Amino acid sequence: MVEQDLNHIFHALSNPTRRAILGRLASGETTVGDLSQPLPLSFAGVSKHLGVLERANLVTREARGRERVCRLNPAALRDAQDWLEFHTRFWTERLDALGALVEAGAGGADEDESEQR
Amino acid sequence: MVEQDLNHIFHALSNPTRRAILGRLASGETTVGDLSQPLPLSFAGVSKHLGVLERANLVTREARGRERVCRLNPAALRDAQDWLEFHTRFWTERLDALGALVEAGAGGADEDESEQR
DNA sequence: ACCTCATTCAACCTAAAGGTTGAATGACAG
DNA sequence: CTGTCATTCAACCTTTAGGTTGAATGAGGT
Repeated sequence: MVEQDLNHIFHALSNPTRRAILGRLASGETTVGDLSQPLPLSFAGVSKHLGVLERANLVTREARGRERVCRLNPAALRDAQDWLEFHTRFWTERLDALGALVEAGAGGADEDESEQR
Repeated sequence: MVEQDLNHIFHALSNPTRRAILGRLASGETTVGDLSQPLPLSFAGVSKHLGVLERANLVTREARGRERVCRLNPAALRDAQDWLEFHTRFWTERLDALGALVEAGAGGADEDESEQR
């Protein structure tokens, strides 16, 4: 998994229509037509969104007769989740540590402002 | 936390420069100048990226003299993480259940293909 | 063969992203 | 109060997003 993948995954997730599609697909595979029925978009518009989701590897489309069956691929989602989990943890540790330092060392004064810049 | 927020957060995360900025900020607050120094971008470009991160509430900028100090706000990241965690869990359950059904019921045959459409 | 249905492709449009420059602002040093 | 430094703002440019339409493709039904 590389940077590019995260670009695509997060980009795909940044659109509410696409998140709705993902939500819909979570309860089972569907065709493009079924998918676009409740959406206020043209058929082709939905197809484009699916293209984005497919590029991000979040969804796969497979031909079945004249229909295309879309289904979720949770692996990519997990990649994004891993990135986030790592960073939230990392950040929280850092910020907690800073907070602790300030509380312990400063006691109301600001001797922690001794940054050279 | 609403849909719009997720749009902004995921959009902010979809860019590698912005992710780099976040990574940098995880090890402590910095000024815009310090931040843009290692980046192959103009100063104003970095400022714009910070605007995006700020809109997503991932970062705050505070004036200190003529500098601006940027620091992380982990809360927003957590929002994104929550969304992802919920969905990965949800999807995995769904897909595992489907998989189990297929394995249990089908045994190599495809009596699970009895979908009416 | 022919018509229909599901989907995509191609062309187009408008708006937003991501970048650049150069001027404007505003704090600080002399 | 003037010059300099850190940052933003405004204007611009090019590429991508997100949407539309209408034609093309390709499987199925008759």
